[in-house]
Amino acid sequence: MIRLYDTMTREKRLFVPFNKQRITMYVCGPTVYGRAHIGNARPPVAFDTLVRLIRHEFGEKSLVYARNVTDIDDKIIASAAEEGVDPSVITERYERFYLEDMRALGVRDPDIAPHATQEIAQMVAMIERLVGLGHAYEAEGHVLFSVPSDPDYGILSKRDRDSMIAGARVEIAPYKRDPADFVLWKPSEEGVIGWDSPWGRGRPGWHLECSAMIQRHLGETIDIHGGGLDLIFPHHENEIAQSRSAHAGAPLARFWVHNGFVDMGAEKMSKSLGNVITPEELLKTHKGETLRLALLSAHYRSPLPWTESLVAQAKSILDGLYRRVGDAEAGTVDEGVLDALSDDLNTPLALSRLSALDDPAALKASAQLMGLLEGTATEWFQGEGDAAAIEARIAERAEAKKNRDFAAADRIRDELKAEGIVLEDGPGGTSWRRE
RNA sequence: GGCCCGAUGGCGGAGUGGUUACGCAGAGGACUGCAAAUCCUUGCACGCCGGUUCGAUUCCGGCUCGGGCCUCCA
Repeated sequence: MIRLYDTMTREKRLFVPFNKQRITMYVCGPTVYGRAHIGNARPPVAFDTLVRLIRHEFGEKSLVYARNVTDIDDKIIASAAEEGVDPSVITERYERFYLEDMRALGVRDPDIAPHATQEIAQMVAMIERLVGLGHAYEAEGHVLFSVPSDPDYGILSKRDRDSMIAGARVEIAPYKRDPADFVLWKPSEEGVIGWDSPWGRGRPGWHLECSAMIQRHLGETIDIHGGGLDLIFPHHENEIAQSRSAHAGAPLARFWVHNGFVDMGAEKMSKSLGNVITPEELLKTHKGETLRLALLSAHYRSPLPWTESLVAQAKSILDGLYRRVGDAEAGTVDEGVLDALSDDLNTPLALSRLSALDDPAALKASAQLMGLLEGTATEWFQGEGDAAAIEARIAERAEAKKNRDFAAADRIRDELKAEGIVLEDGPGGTSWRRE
Protein backbone atom coordinates (compact mmCIF):
# COMPACT_ATOMS: atom_id res chain seq x y z
CA MET A 1 0.00 0.00 0.00
CA ILE A 2 1.91 2.99 -1.28
CA ARG A 3 0.60 6.48 -0.71
CA LEU A 4 1.90 9.38 -2.76
CA TYR A 5 1.39 13.10 -2.62
CA ASP A 6 -0.15 14.27 -5.85
CA THR A 7 0.51 17.87 -6.84
CA MET A 8 -2.65 17.90 -8.92
CA THR A 9 -4.95 17.26 -5.96
CA ARG A 10 -2.55 18.57 -3.31
CA GLU A 11 -3.07 15.55 -1.12
CA LYS A 12 -1.63 12.17 -0.35
CA ARG A 13 -3.50 9.39 -2.07
CA LEU A 14 -3.29 5.66 -2.25
CA PHE A 15 -1.27 4.75 -5.31
CA VAL A 16 -3.36 2.40 -7.40
CA PRO A 17 -1.80 1.78 -10.80
CA PHE A 18 -4.07 1.45 -13.79
CA ASN A 19 -2.36 -1.78 -14.76
CA LYS A 20 -0.30 -3.55 -12.09
CA GLN A 21 1.54 -5.51 -14.76
CA ARG A 22 2.71 -2.36 -16.48
CA ILE A 23 3.07 0.62 -14.21
CA THR A 24 4.36 3.64 -16.10
CA MET A 25 6.51 6.42 -14.73
CA TYR A 26 8.21 9.31 -16.46
CA VAL A 27 10.67 11.72 -14.89
CA CYS A 28 12.05 14.78 -16.60
CA GLY A 29 15.72 14.15 -17.18
CA PRO A 30 18.67 16.39 -17.85
CA THR A 31 19.33 18.89 -20.58
CA VAL A 32 22.85 17.80 -21.38
CA TYR A 33 24.79 21.02 -21.80
CA GLY A 34 26.90 20.95 -18.63
CA ARG A 35 27.77 19.00 -15.52
CA ALA A 36 24.98 18.16 -13.14
CA HIS A 37 25.08 19.70 -9.68
CA ILE A 38 24.04 17.94 -6.52
CA GLY A 39 20.59 19.53 -6.69
CA ASN A 40 20.10 18.00 -10.10
CA ALA A 41 20.75 14.66 -8.48
CA ARG A 42 17.83 14.88 -6.12
CA PRO A 43 15.07 13.82 -8.51
CA PRO A 44 17.01 10.86 -9.91
CA VAL A 45 17.82 9.69 -6.38
CA ALA A 46 14.31 10.24 -5.04
CA PHE A 47 12.64 8.60 -8.01
CA ASP A 48 15.16 5.77 -8.01
CA THR A 49 14.05 5.09 -4.47
CA LEU A 50 10.43 5.16 -5.61
CA VAL A 51 11.34 2.75 -8.40
CA ARG A 52 12.82 0.33 -5.87
CA LEU A 53 9.76 0.64 -3.66
CA ILE A 54 7.30 0.06 -6.51
CA ARG A 55 9.24 -2.97 -7.71
CA HIS A 56 9.31 -4.34 -4.19
CA GLU A 57 5.57 -3.86 -3.89
CA PHE A 58 4.39 -4.87 -7.34
CA GLY A 59 7.23 -7.03 -8.67
CA GLU A 60 10.48 -6.46 -10.52
CA LYS A 61 8.89 -6.41 -13.93
CA SER A 62 5.86 -4.35 -12.97
CA LEU A 63 7.29 -0.95 -13.78
CA VAL A 64 8.42 0.81 -16.93
CA TYR A 65 10.47 3.81 -15.95
CA ALA A 66 11.48 6.41 -18.51
CA ARG A 67 13.76 9.35 -17.96
CA ASN A 68 14.39 11.47 -21.01
CA VAL A 69 17.50 13.19 -22.24
CA THR A 70 16.96 16.64 -23.70
CA ASP A 71 19.65 16.80 -26.32
CA ILE A 72 18.33 19.66 -28.40
CA ASP A 73 18.09 23.03 -26.76
CA ASP A 74 19.32 26.60 -27.18
CA LYS A 75 21.93 26.27 -24.46
CA ILE A 76 23.31 23.22 -26.20
CA ILE A 77 23.41 25.06 -29.48
CA ALA A 78 25.17 28.00 -27.85
CA SER A 79 27.67 25.76 -26.13
CA ALA A 80 28.42 23.86 -29.35
CA ALA A 81 28.91 27.12 -31.24
CA GLU A 82 31.29 28.33 -28.58
CA GLU A 83 33.41 25.21 -28.82
CA GLY A 84 33.04 25.07 -32.59
CA VAL A 85 31.75 21.51 -32.51
CA ASP A 86 28.63 19.66 -33.48
CA PRO A 87 25.93 19.73 -30.79
CA SER A 88 26.20 15.96 -30.50
CA VAL A 89 29.73 16.35 -29.17
CA ILE A 90 28.37 18.39 -26.29
CA THR A 91 25.38 16.22 -25.61
CA GLU A 92 27.24 12.92 -25.74
CA ARG A 93 29.93 14.23 -23.41
CA TYR A 94 27.55 15.51 -20.79
CA GLU A 95 25.21 12.60 -20.99
CA ARG A 96 28.13 10.33 -20.25
CA PHE A 97 29.12 12.45 -17.26
CA TYR A 98 25.54 12.51 -16.09
CA LEU A 99 25.23 8.75 -16.14
CA GLU A 100 28.56 8.35 -14.35
CA ASP A 101 27.50 10.76 -11.62
CA MET A 102 24.12 9.13 -11.16
CA ARG A 103 25.54 5.63 -11.05
CA ALA A 104 28.00 6.78 -8.40
CA LEU A 105 25.00 7.85 -6.35
CA GLY A 106 23.49 4.39 -6.66
CA VAL A 107 20.92 5.48 -9.22
CA ARG A 108 20.03 2.65 -11.55
CA ASP A 109 19.59 3.50 -15.19
CA PRO A 110 15.98 3.94 -16.25
CA ASP A 111 14.38 1.29 -18.44
CA ILE A 112 13.99 3.78 -21.26
CA ALA A 113 16.02 6.92 -21.92
CA PRO A 114 14.40 8.61 -24.90
CA HIS A 115 16.45 11.27 -26.63
CA ALA A 116 14.65 14.26 -28.08
CA THR A 117 16.65 14.21 -31.31
CA GLN A 118 15.57 10.62 -31.93
CA GLU A 119 11.88 11.43 -31.64
CA ILE A 120 11.44 14.28 -34.07
CA ALA A 121 8.95 12.43 -36.26
CA GLN A 122 6.72 11.77 -33.25
CA MET A 123 6.91 15.39 -32.27
CA VAL A 124 6.05 16.66 -35.72
CA ALA A 125 3.11 14.28 -35.82
CA MET A 126 1.84 15.53 -32.48
CA ILE A 127 2.13 19.14 -33.56
CA GLU A 128 0.28 18.38 -36.78
CA ARG A 129 -2.45 16.80 -34.75
CA LEU A 130 -2.70 19.81 -32.47
CA VAL A 131 -2.84 22.17 -35.43
CA GLY A 132 -5.52 20.01 -37.04
CA LEU A 133 -7.61 20.10 -33.88
CA GLY A 134 -7.36 23.85 -33.62
CA HIS A 135 -5.15 23.79 -30.53
CA ALA A 136 -2.12 25.17 -32.33
CA TYR A 137 -1.35 27.57 -35.14
CA GLU A 138 1.54 28.61 -37.31
CA ALA A 139 2.98 32.11 -37.14
CA GLU A 140 6.17 33.35 -38.78
CA GLY A 141 7.70 29.91 -38.96
CA HIS A 142 6.75 29.11 -35.39
CA VAL A 143 4.01 26.81 -34.29
CA LEU A 144 2.34 27.92 -31.10
CA PHE A 145 0.01 26.21 -28.73
CA SER A 146 -3.17 28.16 -28.29
CA VAL A 147 -3.68 28.40 -24.57
CA PRO A 148 -7.24 29.79 -24.85
CA SER A 149 -8.15 26.60 -26.73
CA ASP A 150 -7.68 24.65 -23.50
CA PRO A 151 -10.28 25.59 -20.91
CA ASP A 152 -8.48 23.57 -18.27
CA TYR A 153 -5.15 25.30 -18.66
CA GLY A 154 -3.71 25.97 -15.22
CA ILE A 155 -5.14 22.94 -13.40
CA LEU A 156 -1.79 21.73 -12.12
CA SER A 157 -0.23 24.99 -11.07
CA LYS A 158 -3.58 26.45 -9.97
CA ARG A 159 -3.10 29.62 -11.86
CA ASP A 160 -5.60 31.42 -13.94
CA ARG A 161 -4.47 32.75 -17.24
CA ASP A 162 -5.04 36.40 -16.45
CA SER A 163 -2.81 36.40 -13.41
CA MET A 164 -0.10 34.63 -15.37
CA ILE A 165 -0.13 37.34 -17.95
CA ALA A 166 -0.38 40.09 -15.34
CA GLY A 167 2.80 38.87 -13.69
CA ALA A 168 4.68 38.04 -16.86
CA ARG A 169 8.20 39.34 -16.79
CA VAL A 170 9.05 38.53 -20.36
CA GLU A 171 8.12 40.55 -23.32
CA ILE A 172 5.51 38.93 -25.41
CA ALA A 173 6.45 37.93 -28.91
CA PRO A 174 4.40 39.88 -31.44
CA TYR A 175 3.38 36.82 -33.41
CA LYS A 176 1.52 35.29 -30.47
CA ARG A 177 -2.24 35.45 -30.72
CA ASP A 178 -2.49 35.24 -26.99
CA PRO A 179 0.23 36.29 -24.57
CA ALA A 180 0.12 32.91 -22.82
CA ASP A 181 0.68 30.88 -25.98
CA PHE A 182 3.88 28.88 -26.05
CA VAL A 183 6.12 27.44 -28.71
CA LEU A 184 5.78 23.92 -30.05
CA TRP A 185 8.13 24.34 -32.97
CA LYS A 186 10.56 27.10 -33.77
CA PRO A 187 12.53 27.89 -36.92
CA SER A 188 16.25 27.22 -37.13
CA GLU A 189 18.38 29.82 -38.86
CA GLU A 190 21.09 28.89 -41.36
CA GLY A 191 23.84 26.91 -39.69
CA VAL A 192 21.75 25.99 -36.70
CA ILE A 193 20.71 22.41 -36.17
CA GLY A 194 17.23 21.70 -37.44
CA TRP A 195 14.86 19.24 -39.06
CA ASP A 196 12.51 19.59 -41.96
CA SER A 197 8.88 19.94 -41.08
CA PRO A 198 5.61 21.11 -42.64
CA TRP A 199 6.47 24.54 -41.21
CA GLY A 200 9.98 24.66 -42.54
CA ARG A 201 13.29 23.71 -41.06
CA GLY A 202 13.31 24.04 -37.31
CA ARG A 203 13.39 22.33 -33.96
CA PRO A 204 10.89 21.34 -31.28
CA GLY A 205 10.02 23.29 -28.17
CA TRP A 206 11.03 21.80 -24.87
CA HIS A 207 7.54 21.16 -23.48
CA LEU A 208 6.48 19.31 -26.56
CA GLU A 209 9.40 16.90 -26.42
CA CYS A 210 8.20 15.35 -23.20
CA SER A 211 4.59 15.05 -24.31
CA ALA A 212 5.59 13.28 -27.52
CA MET A 213 8.08 10.95 -25.86
CA ILE A 214 5.66 9.98 -23.12
CA GLN A 215 2.98 9.19 -25.61
CA ARG A 216 5.28 7.08 -27.72
CA HIS A 217 7.01 5.10 -25.02
CA LEU A 218 4.50 4.90 -22.20
CA GLY A 219 1.09 5.82 -23.57
CA GLU A 220 -1.47 8.59 -23.39
CA THR A 221 -2.01 8.33 -19.66
CA ILE A 222 0.79 7.29 -17.34
CA ASP A 223 0.72 6.44 -13.66
CA ILE A 224 3.37 8.78 -12.33
CA HIS A 225 4.99 11.87 -13.75
CA GLY A 226 7.86 13.24 -11.72
CA GLY A 227 10.25 16.14 -11.68
CA GLY A 228 11.44 19.11 -9.70
CA LEU A 229 9.12 21.65 -8.17
CA ASP A 230 10.25 24.29 -10.62
CA LEU A 231 8.86 22.30 -13.51
CA ILE A 232 5.25 22.56 -12.36
CA PHE A 233 4.93 25.81 -14.22
CA PRO A 234 5.26 26.18 -17.07
CA HIS A 235 6.75 22.88 -18.16
CA HIS A 236 4.33 20.36 -16.69
CA GLU A 237 1.36 22.64 -17.15
CA ASN A 238 2.23 22.87 -20.84
CA GLU A 239 2.78 19.15 -21.15
CA ILE A 240 -0.68 18.61 -19.76
CA ALA A 241 -2.20 21.11 -22.16
CA GLN A 242 -0.50 19.51 -25.16
CA SER A 243 -1.19 15.92 -24.25
CA ARG A 244 -4.78 16.33 -23.18
CA SER A 245 -5.57 18.41 -26.22
CA ALA A 246 -4.01 15.83 -28.51
CA HIS A 247 -5.60 12.88 -26.75
CA ALA A 248 -9.24 13.84 -26.43
CA GLY A 249 -8.89 14.99 -22.87
CA ALA A 250 -7.20 11.85 -21.53
CA PRO A 251 -5.24 12.85 -18.41
CA LEU A 252 -1.50 12.79 -18.87
CA ALA A 253 -0.67 11.36 -15.46
CA ARG A 254 -2.57 9.91 -12.52
CA PHE A 255 -0.01 11.20 -10.05
CA TRP A 256 2.18 14.27 -10.28
CA VAL A 257 5.13 13.97 -7.96
CA HIS A 258 7.50 16.87 -7.40
CA ASN A 259 10.65 17.09 -5.33
CA GLY A 260 11.88 20.12 -3.40
CA PHE A 261 15.21 21.82 -3.91
CA VAL A 262 18.64 21.39 -2.54
CA ASP A 263 19.50 24.76 -1.06
CA MET A 264 22.81 26.54 -0.72
CA GLY A 265 22.43 28.85 2.22
CA ALA A 266 18.91 30.20 2.00
CA GLU A 267 18.34 29.87 -1.71
CA LYS A 268 18.04 27.06 -4.15
CA MET A 269 21.11 25.71 -5.81
CA SER A 270 21.03 26.54 -9.48
CA LYS A 271 23.35 27.13 -12.35
CA SER A 272 21.92 30.55 -13.03
CA LEU A 273 22.58 31.63 -9.44
CA GLY A 274 26.06 30.17 -9.72
CA ASN A 275 25.93 28.59 -6.27
CA VAL A 276 26.33 25.01 -7.32
CA ILE A 277 28.40 22.15 -6.04
CA THR A 278 28.68 19.10 -8.25
CA PRO A 279 28.82 15.39 -7.58
CA GLU A 280 32.05 15.47 -9.58
CA GLU A 281 33.68 17.65 -6.91
CA LEU A 282 32.03 15.95 -3.96
CA LEU A 283 33.02 12.51 -5.17
CA LYS A 284 36.67 13.45 -4.84
CA THR A 285 36.36 13.44 -1.07
CA HIS A 286 33.16 11.51 -0.39
CA LYS A 287 31.67 8.24 -1.46
CA GLY A 288 28.61 8.31 -3.66
CA GLU A 289 26.68 6.40 -1.05
CA THR A 290 27.34 9.15 1.47
CA LEU A 291 25.94 11.71 -0.94
CA ARG A 292 22.92 9.54 -1.57
CA LEU A 293 22.18 9.23 2.12
CA ALA A 294 22.60 12.98 2.51
CA LEU A 295 20.05 13.50 -0.26
CA LEU A 296 17.63 11.10 1.40
CA SER A 297 18.00 12.59 4.86
CA ALA A 298 15.15 15.04 4.26
CA HIS A 299 11.76 14.20 2.86
CA TYR A 300 11.86 14.57 -0.91
CA ARG A 301 9.31 17.38 -0.91
CA SER A 302 11.15 19.46 1.68
CA PRO A 303 14.01 21.77 0.92
CA LEU A 304 17.37 20.28 1.81
CA PRO A 305 20.10 22.65 2.91
CA TRP A 306 23.41 21.35 1.60
CA THR A 307 26.28 21.79 4.02
CA GLU A 308 29.54 20.08 4.87
CA SER A 309 28.03 18.98 8.16
CA LEU A 310 25.14 17.30 6.34
CA VAL A 311 27.65 15.22 4.42
CA ALA A 312 29.66 14.50 7.56
CA GLN A 313 26.51 13.31 9.31
CA ALA A 314 25.65 11.06 6.41
CA LYS A 315 29.12 9.54 6.59
CA SER A 316 28.81 8.89 10.34
CA ILE A 317 25.43 7.28 9.87
CA LEU A 318 26.78 4.99 7.18
CA ASP A 319 29.78 4.05 9.31
CA GLY A 320 27.36 3.01 12.02
CA LEU A 321 25.11 1.09 9.65
CA TYR A 322 28.00 -0.76 8.03
CA ARG A 323 29.42 -1.69 11.43
CA ARG A 324 26.16 -3.33 12.31
CA VAL A 325 25.42 -4.93 8.98
CA GLY A 326 28.92 -6.36 8.57
CA ASP A 327 29.17 -8.57 5.52
CA ALA A 328 25.71 -10.06 6.02
CA GLU A 329 23.52 -11.15 3.13
CA ALA A 330 20.24 -9.35 2.57
CA GLY A 331 17.23 -10.94 4.26
CA THR A 332 13.69 -9.67 4.54
CA VAL A 333 12.73 -6.03 4.42
CA ASP A 334 11.61 -4.65 7.78
CA GLU A 335 7.93 -3.71 7.97
CA GLY A 336 8.64 -0.46 9.76
CA VAL A 337 11.01 0.71 7.09
CA LEU A 338 8.62 -0.39 4.37
CA ASP A 339 5.71 1.44 6.01
CA ALA A 340 7.75 4.63 6.25
CA LEU A 341 8.75 4.49 2.60
CA SER A 342 5.23 3.57 1.56
CA ASP A 343 3.96 6.73 3.22
CA ASP A 344 4.90 9.13 0.45
CA LEU A 345 8.53 8.04 0.54
CA ASN A 346 9.26 9.16 4.08
CA THR A 347 12.98 8.46 3.89
CA PRO A 348 13.97 10.29 7.09
CA LEU A 349 11.59 8.13 9.08
CA ALA A 350 12.74 5.03 7.19
CA LEU A 351 16.33 5.92 7.97
CA SER A 352 15.59 6.29 11.66
CA ARG A 353 13.86 2.91 11.71
CA LEU A 354 16.83 1.46 9.93
CA SER A 355 19.12 2.48 12.73
CA ALA A 356 16.87 0.70 15.21
CA LEU A 357 17.17 -2.66 13.46
CA ASP A 358 19.17 -5.39 15.20
CA ASP A 359 19.05 -8.06 12.55
CA PRO A 360 21.84 -7.51 9.99
CA ALA A 361 19.99 -9.37 7.24
CA ALA A 362 16.88 -7.23 7.69
CA LEU A 363 19.00 -4.12 7.95
CA LYS A 364 20.72 -4.87 4.69
CA ALA A 365 17.54 -5.66 2.78
CA SER A 366 15.75 -2.62 4.15
CA ALA A 367 18.61 -0.27 3.37
CA GLN A 368 18.83 -1.61 -0.15
CA LEU A 369 15.27 -0.54 -0.72
CA MET A 370 16.71 2.96 -0.50
CA GLY A 371 19.79 2.09 -2.55
CA LEU A 372 22.01 1.99 0.53
CA LEU A 373 24.30 -0.71 1.95
CA GLU A 374 24.69 -2.26 -1.48
CA GLY A 375 28.30 -3.16 -0.79
CA THR A 376 29.90 -5.04 2.09
CA ALA A 377 31.31 -3.55 5.26
CA THR A 378 34.78 -4.64 4.19
CA GLU A 379 34.46 -2.67 0.98
CA TRP A 380 33.07 0.31 2.82
CA PHE A 381 35.76 0.46 5.48
CA GLN A 382 38.79 -0.87 3.68
CA GLY A 383 38.10 -0.22 0.03
CA GLU A 384 40.62 -0.99 -2.64
CA GLY A 385 44.32 -1.07 -1.88
CA ASP A 386 47.18 -3.08 -0.50
CA ALA A 387 45.75 -4.66 2.61
CA ALA A 388 48.82 -6.86 2.99
CA ALA A 389 51.15 -3.99 3.83
CA ILE A 390 48.73 -2.74 6.45
CA GLU A 391 48.29 -6.19 7.93
CA ALA A 392 52.08 -6.47 8.22
CA ARG A 393 52.27 -3.24 10.19
CA ILE A 394 49.48 -4.43 12.43
CA ALA A 395 51.34 -7.66 13.09
CA GLU A 396 54.41 -5.62 13.92
CA ARG A 397 52.39 -3.58 16.35
CA ALA A 398 50.89 -6.69 17.92
CA GLU A 399 54.37 -7.94 18.59
CA ALA A 400 55.33 -4.65 20.25
CA LYS A 401 52.20 -4.76 22.34
CA LYS A 402 52.98 -8.28 23.40
CA ASN A 403 56.34 -7.01 24.63
CA ARG A 404 54.52 -4.15 26.37
CA ASP A 405 56.44 -1.72 24.21
CA PHE A 406 53.53 0.66 23.96
CA ALA A 407 55.63 3.50 22.62
CA ALA A 408 56.49 1.44 19.54
CA ALA A 409 52.92 0.21 19.22
CA ASP A 410 51.53 3.73 19.41
CA ARG A 411 54.07 4.95 16.90
CA ILE A 412 52.85 2.42 14.35
CA ARG A 413 49.27 3.35 15.09
CA ASP A 414 50.05 7.03 14.64
CA GLU A 415 51.86 6.39 11.39
CA LEU A 416 48.90 4.51 10.01
CA LYS A 417 46.58 7.19 11.30
CA ALA A 418 48.56 9.73 9.30
CA GLU A 419 47.86 7.59 6.23
CA GLY A 420 44.17 7.70 7.04
CA ILE A 421 44.04 4.26 8.55
CA VAL A 422 42.36 3.79 11.90
CA LEU A 423 43.08 0.79 14.07
CA GLU A 424 40.59 -0.73 16.45
CA ASP A 425 41.69 -3.25 19.05
CA GLY A 426 38.99 -5.77 19.78
CA PRO A 427 38.82 -9.01 21.69
CA GLY A 428 39.52 -10.94 18.50
CA GLY A 429 42.55 -8.85 17.54
CA THR A 430 43.05 -5.59 15.70
CA SER A 431 40.90 -4.48 12.80
CA TRP A 432 41.45 -1.50 10.54
CA ARG A 433 39.52 0.88 8.36
CA ARG A 434 40.14 3.83 6.15
CA GLU A 435 38.73 7.12 7.38
C1' G B 1 1.68 42.31 -7.64
C1' G B 2 -0.55 37.03 -8.36
C1' C B 3 -0.22 31.86 -6.93
C1' C B 4 2.09 28.22 -3.84
C1' C B 5 5.08 26.14 0.30
C1' G B 6 7.51 26.22 4.89
C1' A B 7 8.93 27.88 10.15
C1' U B 8 10.65 21.80 15.48
C1' G B 9 16.72 21.38 20.27
C1' G B 10 24.07 22.93 18.30
C1' C B 11 22.98 20.35 13.32
C1' G B 12 19.69 17.03 10.24
C1' G B 13 14.90 15.63 10.82
C1' A B 14 10.00 12.60 11.87
C1' G B 15 5.57 12.96 14.13
C1' U B 16 1.45 14.11 17.28
C1' G B 17 -4.76 17.39 20.26
C1' G B 18 -2.90 15.41 26.42
C1' U B 19 4.16 11.07 28.95
C1' U B 20 7.62 15.61 22.41
C1' A B 21 10.81 10.10 17.62
C1' C B 22 15.38 9.03 15.82
C1' G B 23 20.21 10.19 14.02
C1' C B 24 24.77 13.29 14.07
C1' A B 25 27.65 16.31 17.14
C1' G B 26 28.57 17.50 22.59
C1' A B 27 28.99 16.14 27.97
C1' G B 28 29.63 12.27 31.90
C1' G B 29 30.54 7.08 32.91
C1' A B 30 31.93 1.82 31.68
C1' C B 31 35.46 -0.75 28.75
C1' U B 32 40.86 -0.03 26.95
C1' G B 33 48.05 0.04 28.50
C1' C B 34 46.34 4.63 25.93
C1' A B 35 43.04 5.12 21.99
C1' A B 36 39.28 3.70 18.51
C1' A B 37 34.83 1.12 18.35
C1' U B 38 30.92 -0.36 21.53
C1' C B 39 27.51 0.09 25.73
C1' C B 40 25.00 3.17 29.56
C1' U B 41 23.53 8.10 31.10
C1' U B 42 22.59 13.06 29.57
C1' G B 43 20.42 17.22 26.62
C1' C B 44 14.61 23.64 29.91
C1' A B 45 13.13 22.31 20.75
C1' C B 46 8.01 22.89 18.35
C1' G B 47 8.46 31.65 15.00
C1' C B 48 4.84 35.59 17.22
C1' C B 49 -0.36 37.07 18.62
C1' G B 50 -5.21 35.68 19.11
C1' G B 51 -9.18 31.84 18.76
C1' U B 52 -11.46 26.75 19.32
C1' U B 53 -10.66 23.17 23.39
C1' C B 54 -10.70 20.68 29.92
C1' G B 55 -5.92 20.76 27.21
C1' A B 56 -2.37 22.92 21.03
C1' U B 57 3.80 22.21 18.94
C1' U B 58 -0.30 19.60 16.56
C1' C B 59 -6.85 22.57 14.47
C1' C B 60 -8.53 27.87 12.79
C1' G B 61 -7.36 33.16 11.84
C1' G B 62 -3.89 37.08 11.66
C1' C B 63 1.21 38.55 11.80
C1' U B 64 6.47 38.11 11.12
C1' C B 65 10.30 35.73 8.71
C1' G B 66 12.15 32.50 4.92
C1' G B 67 11.74 29.97 0.33
C1' G B 68 9.63 28.65 -4.58
C1' C B 69 6.99 29.66 -9.26
C1' C B 70 5.14 33.56 -12.59
C1' U B 71 11.94 33.65 -17.61
C1' C B 72 16.05 28.77 -18.63
C1' C B 73 15.96 25.73 -14.26
C1' A B 74 15.77 19.35 -10.67
